[in-house]
Amino acid sequence: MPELPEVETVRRGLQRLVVGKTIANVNVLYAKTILAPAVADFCAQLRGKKFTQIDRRGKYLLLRLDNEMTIVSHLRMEGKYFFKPQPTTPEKHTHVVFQFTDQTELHYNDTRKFGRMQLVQTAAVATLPAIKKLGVEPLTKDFQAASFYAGLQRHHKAIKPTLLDQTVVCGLGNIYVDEVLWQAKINPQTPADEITQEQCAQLIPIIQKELRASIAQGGTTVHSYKDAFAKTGMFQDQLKVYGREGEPCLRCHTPLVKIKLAQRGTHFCPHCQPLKK
DNA sequence: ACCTAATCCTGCATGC
DNA sequence: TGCATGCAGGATTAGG
Repeated sequence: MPELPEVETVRRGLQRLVVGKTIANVNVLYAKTILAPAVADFCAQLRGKKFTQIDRRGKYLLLRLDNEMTIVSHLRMEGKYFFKPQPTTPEKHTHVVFQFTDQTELHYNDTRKFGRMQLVQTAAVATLPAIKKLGVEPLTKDFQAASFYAGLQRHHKAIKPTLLDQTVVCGLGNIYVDEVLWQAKINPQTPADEITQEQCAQLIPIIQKELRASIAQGGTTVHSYKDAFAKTGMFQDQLKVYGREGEPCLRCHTPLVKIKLAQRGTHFCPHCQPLKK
Protein backbone atom coordinates (compact mmCIF):
# COMPACT_ATOMS: atom_id res chain seq x y z
CA MET A 1 0.00 0.00 0.00
CA PRO A 2 1.75 3.13 -1.14
CA GLU A 3 2.43 5.71 1.55
CA LEU A 4 4.71 8.73 1.31
CA PRO A 5 7.98 6.79 0.77
CA GLU A 6 6.47 4.64 -1.96
CA VAL A 7 4.82 7.60 -3.71
CA GLU A 8 8.09 9.53 -3.49
CA THR A 9 9.95 6.57 -5.00
CA VAL A 10 7.44 6.42 -7.85
CA ARG A 11 7.78 10.19 -8.32
CA ARG A 12 11.54 9.93 -8.68
CA GLY A 13 11.18 7.13 -11.19
CA LEU A 14 8.64 8.99 -13.29
CA GLN A 15 10.75 12.14 -13.15
CA ARG A 16 13.57 10.21 -14.84
CA LEU A 17 11.41 8.18 -17.21
CA VAL A 18 8.66 10.39 -18.63
CA VAL A 19 9.64 14.04 -18.19
CA GLY A 20 10.25 15.52 -21.65
CA LYS A 21 8.07 12.94 -23.38
CA THR A 22 5.13 14.02 -25.53
CA ILE A 23 1.84 12.14 -25.33
CA ALA A 24 0.66 10.83 -28.69
CA ASN A 25 -2.41 9.03 -27.43
CA VAL A 26 -4.13 7.89 -24.22
CA ASN A 27 -6.20 4.71 -23.86
CA VAL A 28 -8.48 4.32 -20.86
CA LEU A 29 -9.44 0.69 -20.27
CA TYR A 30 -11.33 1.20 -16.98
CA ALA A 31 -13.30 4.42 -17.03
CA LYS A 32 -13.75 4.83 -13.26
CA THR A 33 -10.03 5.40 -12.85
CA ILE A 34 -10.56 8.83 -14.41
CA LEU A 35 -12.34 11.15 -11.99
CA ALA A 36 -12.43 14.16 -14.32
CA PRO A 37 -12.95 15.33 -16.94
CA ALA A 38 -15.01 12.80 -18.93
CA VAL A 39 -12.79 10.08 -20.35
CA ALA A 40 -12.99 11.35 -23.93
CA ASP A 41 -12.01 14.86 -22.81
CA PHE A 42 -9.24 13.51 -20.57
CA CYS A 43 -7.67 11.76 -23.57
CA ALA A 44 -8.27 14.60 -26.01
CA GLN A 45 -6.79 17.25 -23.72
CA LEU A 46 -3.64 15.19 -23.13
CA ARG A 47 -2.88 14.52 -26.79
CA GLY A 48 0.19 16.42 -27.91
CA LYS A 49 1.10 17.57 -24.39
CA LYS A 50 4.48 17.03 -22.78
CA PHE A 51 5.30 16.04 -19.19
CA THR A 52 7.47 18.77 -17.69
CA GLN A 53 7.82 17.84 -14.02
CA ILE A 54 6.59 15.25 -11.52
CA ASP A 55 5.73 16.60 -8.07
CA ARG A 56 4.23 15.07 -4.94
CA ARG A 57 1.89 16.40 -2.25
CA GLY A 58 1.23 13.94 0.55
CA LYS A 59 0.39 10.68 -1.20
CA TYR A 60 -0.72 12.44 -4.37
CA LEU A 61 1.40 12.46 -7.52
CA LEU A 62 1.20 15.69 -9.52
CA LEU A 63 2.18 15.11 -13.14
CA ARG A 64 2.80 18.52 -14.69
CA LEU A 65 2.13 19.17 -18.36
CA ASP A 66 3.30 21.94 -20.66
CA ASN A 67 -0.17 23.46 -21.01
CA GLU A 68 -0.55 24.59 -17.39
CA MET A 69 -2.44 21.43 -16.56
CA THR A 70 -1.70 18.72 -14.01
CA ILE A 71 -2.73 15.09 -13.65
CA VAL A 72 -3.53 14.58 -9.95
CA SER A 73 -3.01 10.87 -9.33
CA HIS A 74 -3.60 8.83 -6.16
CA LEU A 75 -2.43 5.22 -6.14
CA ARG A 76 -4.61 4.25 -3.16
CA MET A 77 -3.97 0.61 -2.33
CA GLU A 78 -2.34 -0.95 -5.36
CA GLY A 79 -1.89 1.63 -8.10
CA LYS A 80 1.36 1.29 -10.05
CA TYR A 81 2.97 3.07 -12.99
CA PHE A 82 5.00 0.89 -15.31
CA PHE A 83 7.25 2.35 -17.98
CA LYS A 84 7.40 0.35 -21.24
CA PRO A 85 10.36 0.97 -23.60
CA GLN A 86 8.29 -0.21 -26.56
CA PRO A 87 4.60 -0.68 -27.38
CA THR A 88 3.28 -3.39 -25.08
CA THR A 89 -0.02 -5.25 -24.76
CA PRO A 90 -1.71 -4.06 -21.53
CA GLU A 91 -1.53 -6.52 -18.67
CA LYS A 92 -4.57 -7.82 -16.84
CA HIS A 93 -5.04 -4.93 -14.42
CA THR A 94 -3.75 -2.11 -16.60
CA HIS A 95 -6.40 0.61 -16.79
CA VAL A 96 -4.72 3.56 -18.49
CA VAL A 97 -2.05 3.58 -21.22
CA PHE A 98 -0.13 6.73 -22.16
CA GLN A 99 1.53 6.30 -25.55
CA PHE A 100 4.41 8.69 -26.25
CA THR A 101 5.58 10.01 -29.60
CA ASP A 102 8.87 8.08 -29.25
CA GLN A 103 6.97 4.74 -29.10
CA THR A 104 7.55 4.30 -25.36
CA GLU A 105 4.54 3.93 -23.04
CA LEU A 106 3.47 4.50 -19.46
CA HIS A 107 0.96 1.98 -18.10
CA TYR A 108 -1.20 2.61 -15.03
CA ASN A 109 -1.96 -0.73 -13.38
CA ASP A 110 -4.18 -1.19 -10.33
CA THR A 111 -5.42 -4.60 -9.20
CA ARG A 112 -8.13 -3.35 -6.86
CA LYS A 113 -9.15 -0.42 -9.04
CA PHE A 114 -9.14 1.98 -6.08
CA GLY A 115 -6.70 4.49 -7.55
CA ARG A 116 -7.97 7.64 -9.25
CA MET A 117 -6.55 10.35 -11.50
CA GLN A 118 -7.94 13.64 -12.71
CA LEU A 119 -6.76 16.31 -15.10
CA VAL A 120 -7.10 19.85 -13.78
CA GLN A 121 -5.70 23.31 -14.39
CA THR A 122 -2.44 23.54 -12.45
CA ALA A 123 -3.69 26.67 -10.73
CA ALA A 124 -6.76 24.76 -9.50
CA VAL A 125 -4.86 21.87 -7.87
CA ALA A 126 -4.60 23.65 -4.54
CA THR A 127 -8.36 24.26 -4.50
CA LEU A 128 -9.26 20.56 -4.79
CA PRO A 129 -10.90 19.46 -1.52
CA ALA A 130 -8.59 16.46 -1.18
CA ILE A 131 -5.48 18.62 -1.62
CA LYS A 132 -6.78 21.54 0.39
CA LYS A 133 -7.29 19.45 3.51
CA LEU A 134 -3.72 18.11 3.55
CA GLY A 135 -1.61 19.01 6.55
CA VAL A 136 2.09 19.75 6.70
CA GLU A 137 4.59 17.79 4.60
CA PRO A 138 6.51 15.76 7.20
CA LEU A 139 9.87 16.02 5.41
CA THR A 140 9.95 19.82 5.35
CA LYS A 141 11.13 22.35 7.90
CA ASP A 142 7.50 23.35 8.39
CA PHE A 143 7.00 20.17 10.42
CA GLN A 144 7.62 21.67 13.85
CA ALA A 145 6.70 20.51 17.35
CA ALA A 146 4.65 23.57 18.30
CA SER A 147 2.33 23.44 15.30
CA PHE A 148 2.18 19.65 15.41
CA TYR A 149 1.10 19.80 19.04
CA ALA A 150 -1.48 22.47 18.24
CA GLY A 151 -2.85 20.32 15.43
CA LEU A 152 -3.18 17.26 17.64
CA GLN A 153 -4.89 19.32 20.33
CA ARG A 154 -7.79 19.88 17.94
CA HIS A 155 -8.60 16.16 17.79
CA HIS A 156 -10.25 14.09 20.50
CA LYS A 157 -10.09 10.82 18.62
CA ALA A 158 -7.23 8.35 18.96
CA ILE A 159 -3.76 9.31 17.76
CA LYS A 160 -3.69 6.54 15.15
CA PRO A 161 -6.75 7.62 13.10
CA THR A 162 -5.68 11.24 13.62
CA LEU A 163 -2.33 10.56 11.97
CA LEU A 164 -4.09 8.60 9.21
CA ASP A 165 -6.55 11.33 8.25
CA GLN A 166 -3.89 13.53 6.56
CA THR A 167 -5.13 16.84 7.98
CA VAL A 168 -2.54 17.36 10.70
CA VAL A 169 0.40 15.83 8.87
CA CYS A 170 0.16 14.14 5.47
CA GLY A 171 1.76 11.11 3.87
CA LEU A 172 1.50 8.59 6.70
CA GLY A 173 -0.52 5.42 6.15
CA ASN A 174 -1.34 2.35 8.16
CA ILE A 175 2.12 0.81 8.13
CA TYR A 176 4.24 3.82 9.09
CA VAL A 177 1.80 5.05 11.74
CA ASP A 178 2.09 1.72 13.56
CA GLU A 179 5.87 1.84 13.18
CA VAL A 180 6.41 5.37 14.47
CA LEU A 181 4.01 4.94 17.41
CA TRP A 182 5.93 1.82 18.44
CA GLN A 183 9.21 3.71 18.21
CA ALA A 184 7.77 6.59 20.27
CA LYS A 185 6.23 4.11 22.77
CA ILE A 186 2.80 5.68 22.31
CA ASN A 187 -0.35 3.56 22.47
CA PRO A 188 -2.31 3.96 19.22
CA GLN A 189 -5.55 4.43 21.22
CA THR A 190 -4.21 7.45 23.11
CA PRO A 191 -6.47 10.44 22.43
CA ALA A 192 -4.63 12.84 20.14
CA ASP A 193 -5.17 15.73 22.51
CA GLU A 194 -3.42 13.81 25.29
CA ILE A 195 -0.16 13.59 23.33
CA THR A 196 2.27 15.83 25.18
CA GLN A 197 4.52 18.52 23.74
CA GLU A 198 7.47 16.32 24.66
CA GLN A 199 6.00 13.43 22.71
CA CYS A 200 5.40 15.70 19.72
CA ALA A 201 9.03 16.78 19.86
CA GLN A 202 10.07 13.11 19.93
CA LEU A 203 7.71 12.04 17.16
CA ILE A 204 8.96 14.51 14.57
CA PRO A 205 12.49 13.11 14.19
CA ILE A 206 11.11 9.57 14.49
CA ILE A 207 8.67 10.17 11.62
CA GLN A 208 11.28 11.93 9.50
CA LYS A 209 13.92 9.29 10.08
CA GLU A 210 11.48 6.47 9.34
CA LEU A 211 10.24 8.03 6.10
CA ARG A 212 13.75 8.91 4.93
CA ALA A 213 15.05 5.44 5.73
CA SER A 214 12.22 3.87 3.77
CA ILE A 215 12.74 6.16 0.78
CA ALA A 216 16.41 5.17 0.83
CA GLN A 217 15.31 1.53 0.59
CA GLY A 218 12.88 2.18 -2.26
CA GLY A 219 9.83 1.94 0.00
CA THR A 220 8.00 -0.97 1.58
CA THR A 221 6.47 -3.82 -0.41
CA VAL A 222 3.86 -5.56 1.70
CA HIS A 223 1.31 -6.64 -0.84
CA SER A 224 2.18 -5.63 -4.36
CA TYR A 225 3.87 -2.25 -4.38
CA LYS A 226 6.35 -1.73 -7.21
CA ASP A 227 7.96 1.45 -8.51
CA ALA A 228 8.03 2.75 -12.08
CA PHE A 229 10.90 0.36 -12.84
CA ALA A 230 8.70 -2.53 -11.60
CA LYS A 231 11.04 -2.93 -8.63
CA THR A 232 9.78 -3.89 -5.17
CA GLY A 233 10.90 -1.94 -2.10
CA MET A 234 13.26 -3.28 0.55
CA PHE A 235 12.01 -1.54 3.68
CA GLN A 236 9.57 -4.30 4.68
CA ASP A 237 12.55 -6.03 6.30
CA GLN A 238 12.91 -3.05 8.65
CA LEU A 239 9.33 -3.09 9.98
CA LYS A 240 9.21 -3.61 13.76
CA VAL A 241 5.49 -4.14 14.42
CA TYR A 242 3.44 -4.14 11.21
CA GLY A 243 2.46 -7.70 10.33
CA ARG A 244 4.34 -9.10 13.34
CA GLU A 245 1.40 -9.85 15.65
CA GLY A 246 2.20 -12.72 18.01
CA GLU A 247 5.93 -12.26 17.50
CA PRO A 248 8.10 -10.88 20.32
CA CYS A 249 8.56 -7.12 20.65
CA LEU A 250 12.11 -6.30 19.60
CA ARG A 251 12.54 -4.16 22.75
CA CYS A 252 10.91 -6.24 25.51
CA HIS A 253 9.98 -9.61 23.94
CA THR A 254 6.31 -9.27 24.90
CA PRO A 255 4.15 -10.76 22.12
CA LEU A 256 2.91 -7.99 19.83
CA VAL A 257 -0.85 -7.68 19.48
CA LYS A 258 -3.13 -6.67 16.64
CA ILE A 259 -6.41 -4.89 17.21
CA LYS A 260 -8.97 -3.17 15.02
CA LEU A 261 -8.92 0.58 15.53
CA ALA A 262 -11.07 2.86 13.40
CA GLN A 263 -11.52 -0.01 10.92
CA ARG A 264 -7.76 -0.46 10.54
CA GLY A 265 -5.55 -3.32 11.57
CA THR A 266 -3.35 -1.85 14.32
CA HIS A 267 -0.17 -3.44 15.65
CA PHE A 268 1.55 -2.52 18.90
CA CYS A 269 3.36 -3.78 21.98
CA PRO A 270 1.05 -3.90 25.01
CA HIS A 271 4.04 -3.57 27.36
CA CYS A 272 6.06 -0.82 25.66
CA GLN A 273 2.98 1.11 24.54
CA PRO A 274 0.61 0.99 27.51
CA LEU A 275 -2.64 2.95 27.48
CA LYS A 276 -2.29 5.40 30.36
CA LYS A 277 -5.00 6.05 32.95
C1' DA B 1 -19.40 19.30 13.97
C1' DC B 2 -18.41 14.98 15.54
C1' DC B 3 -17.70 9.93 15.04
C1' DT B 4 -18.66 5.38 13.03
C1' DA B 5 -19.73 2.48 9.27
C1' DA B 6 -20.32 1.46 4.48
C1' DT B 7 -18.40 1.79 -0.01
C1' DC B 8 -15.28 0.66 -3.77
C1' DC B 9 -12.42 -3.84 -5.66
C1' DT B 10 -9.57 -8.17 -6.25
C1' DG B 11 -6.61 -11.78 -4.63
C1' DC B 12 -5.44 -14.62 -1.24
C1' DA B 13 -6.14 -17.44 2.95
C1' DT B 14 -9.17 -20.22 5.44
C1' DG B 15 -12.80 -23.61 6.38
C1' DC B 16 -16.01 -27.21 5.31
C1' DT C 1 -11.16 -29.93 -5.51
C1' DG C 2 -14.48 -26.47 -5.17
C1' DC C 3 -17.16 -23.18 -3.29
C1' DA C 4 -18.37 -19.73 0.22
C1' DT C 5 -16.65 -16.60 3.45
C1' DG C 6 -13.57 -13.25 5.42
C1' DC C 7 -9.91 -10.09 5.25
C1' DA C 8 -6.71 -6.38 3.58
C1' DG C 9 -7.39 -0.88 3.33
C1' DG C 10 -7.21 5.23 1.55
C1' DA C 11 -10.28 8.33 0.96
C1' DT C 12 -15.01 9.60 0.31
C1' DT C 13 -19.66 9.50 1.53
C1' DA C 14 -23.68 8.39 4.18
C1' DG C 15 -25.84 7.90 8.46
C1' DG C 16 -26.46 8.62 13.53
